[in-house]
Amino acid sequence: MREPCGLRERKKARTRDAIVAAAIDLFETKGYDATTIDEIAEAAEVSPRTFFRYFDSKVDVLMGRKDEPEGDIPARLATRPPEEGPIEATRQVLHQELLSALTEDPLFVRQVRIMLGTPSLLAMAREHFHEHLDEMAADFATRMDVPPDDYRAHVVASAVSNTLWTVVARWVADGSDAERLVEMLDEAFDLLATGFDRPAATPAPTPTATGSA
Amino acid sequence: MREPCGLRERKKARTRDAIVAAAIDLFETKGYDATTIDEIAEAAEVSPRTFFRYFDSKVDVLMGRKDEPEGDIPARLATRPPEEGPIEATRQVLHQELLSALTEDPLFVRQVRIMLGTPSLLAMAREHFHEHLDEMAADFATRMDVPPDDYRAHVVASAVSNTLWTVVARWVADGSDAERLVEMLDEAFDLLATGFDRPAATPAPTPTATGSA
DNA sequence: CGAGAATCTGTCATAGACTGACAAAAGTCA
DNA sequence: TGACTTTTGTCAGTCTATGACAGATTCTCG
Repeated sequence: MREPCGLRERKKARTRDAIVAAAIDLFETKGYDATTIDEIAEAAEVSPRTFFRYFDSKVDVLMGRKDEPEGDIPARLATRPPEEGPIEATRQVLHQELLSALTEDPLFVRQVRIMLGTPSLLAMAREHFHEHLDEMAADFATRMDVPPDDYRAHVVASAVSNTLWTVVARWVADGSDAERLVEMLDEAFDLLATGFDRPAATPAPTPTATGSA
Repeated sequence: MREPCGLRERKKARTRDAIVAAAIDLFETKGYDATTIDEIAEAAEVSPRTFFRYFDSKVDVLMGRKDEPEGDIPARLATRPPEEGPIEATRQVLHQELLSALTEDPLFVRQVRIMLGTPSLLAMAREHFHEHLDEMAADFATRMDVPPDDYRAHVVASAVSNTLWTVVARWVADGSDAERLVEMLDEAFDLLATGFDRPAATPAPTPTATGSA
């Protein structure tokens, strides 16, 4: 599958890699905002116009990678037994192999680190994680026994997606190891599964203390 | 409170209002992306340079309003009894008066409608709802009995914030009335409070397949 | 009222992101 | 080698956004 047969193909792949490498390097040394496309192009030894033939925009160098593991989540969800709740199914999918793929990707952590250090990128990063929200919501709807397009399925899907991003962001910021990521994700998903208001949830506000912890 | 004493103040307010009105009108008629700042400036009868003296960017005309009700949430949370769980406390805050303020603002629905129709704005809209996340998380941490900066408090806060946005977006898209918004929000918050992996109502957390490896 | 300070505005010039058009260069194939 | 396709660079242009300067307006105080 990774067989760029012709000379042309190989050259294209090399150019693309050169642009990404040059961009990430520059982003890390002088910051994302302070890095211009002209500089990236010069460092990659292509013309600025060529940059836009490979990427639609500057953020695409960071977030436009097609090989990212999160994209598989909806497809993998379909393989889980329908009796599993949305949270448990997602947890199992992540455990299967996505988490390891994430932590083993050497570029991933560098990307997230750049995003965390660039306010203007945070919104887009979050949205990036939300890309397959509709597919996830469709899967969740059946697990929750609600109509296919019910807004509650969307609520759950966006909460799950958001949790994933929040946890990963914190994990990268902390610089913890792979085991810790699994641990944090499990704890967070436990919260999602069992609810945020441990004692209450009753219409009559019976403020039982938080003592259940 | 709304006393623009000096002539200068009033003129500034008028200019600002003119820019917002012209922008919203243009966004609705020809779309956000297709509307240039030059056009907004011309319609508002100011120079393009002046536009940037009132707003930092084009999106600021839509999302940079300082009088938006959501900003009060963290402050209002502080007034809720600490025994209330994060979800119940937020629900009460919203019920108090924020929801009515939201539905009664004539510009709000138009703004959200423009955002929903402009993909490039969706990410920013979401982020806009996330603006006071850290404050919310700090409040939630005490209610959850975890350290002040625990990532789990952030997970809950972002889930709540995200739920609010998801529900409001769906509500605007559906064109429902104010009662329906309260109803949807209550249902969604019930989900958050009791957990996502509960098919019907299982108070005792019976970990279905949590026999994880 | 009038002078001076502070503020607001328009014009000009500029940087950076991004796009279309066209021609030169390189790869492909007969 | 020569026709054909793809990739690339150059050029010109639009749009967003910002800094600098000068003129006009408003405010303040004597």
